[in-house]
Amino acid sequence: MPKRGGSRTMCTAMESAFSDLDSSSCDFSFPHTDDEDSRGSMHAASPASSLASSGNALDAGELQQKKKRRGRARSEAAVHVVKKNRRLKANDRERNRMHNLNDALDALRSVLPAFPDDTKLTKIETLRFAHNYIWALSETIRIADQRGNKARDSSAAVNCMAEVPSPGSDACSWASSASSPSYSSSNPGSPEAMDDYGFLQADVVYRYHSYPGIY
DNA sequence: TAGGCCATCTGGTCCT
DNA sequence: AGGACCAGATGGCCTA
Repeated sequence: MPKRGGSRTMCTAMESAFSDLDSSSCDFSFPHTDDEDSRGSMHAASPASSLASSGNALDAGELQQKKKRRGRARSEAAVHVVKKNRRLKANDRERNRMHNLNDALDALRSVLPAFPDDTKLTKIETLRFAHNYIWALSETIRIADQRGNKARDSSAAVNCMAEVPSPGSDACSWASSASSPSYSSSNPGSPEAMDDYGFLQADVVYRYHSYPGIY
């Protein structure tokens, strides 16, 4: 399986390089800065004040209008800042949410049977393989249960190994001793589990790869 | 260079 | 109102 691309954007890379900086410092979607806001309002204010101070005769109504406009500009700037902050917070939450999702996917990957040569499963592969794996486990359990029942009914599970050729496995005793198998508490994909249930694992992996479904 | 995968941003919608 | 969730858009990285 080819190694896949996909790495962090320049922005994120810079964020991690300067992790002490607020993420907002890497936000390019708001080129209109607070600084500009204040400057803008300053500029908006300056003509009126210069006019007033220069002694030009502005009637009271006009001044009132200018004050209103200035006030509106200020409140609009404030609303803009509030909106911007809200957006940045939402971006942050969304980022965390996606990180949690990725952590969960990593956890899922870690319990799926892995193949040494394989690179990391993609997200979609992880979900599909997990689906297949669950199906394979279910199938194996179902068949093992059937065998267990058969063995109990005949009260002679002695020939079990001949029925299930699996060198070095304890599948026979496992299948005949209980109607449902006991499972290793270890990680299903771990070497211990493979040792405990070599046959089971081989069977599961076989089914896992011969899944008849759409995937 | 095209295509696949990924991280992130964004606006909309739903829920508490 | 604020947070969670979702889907579309965008741009970067990597491989064939």
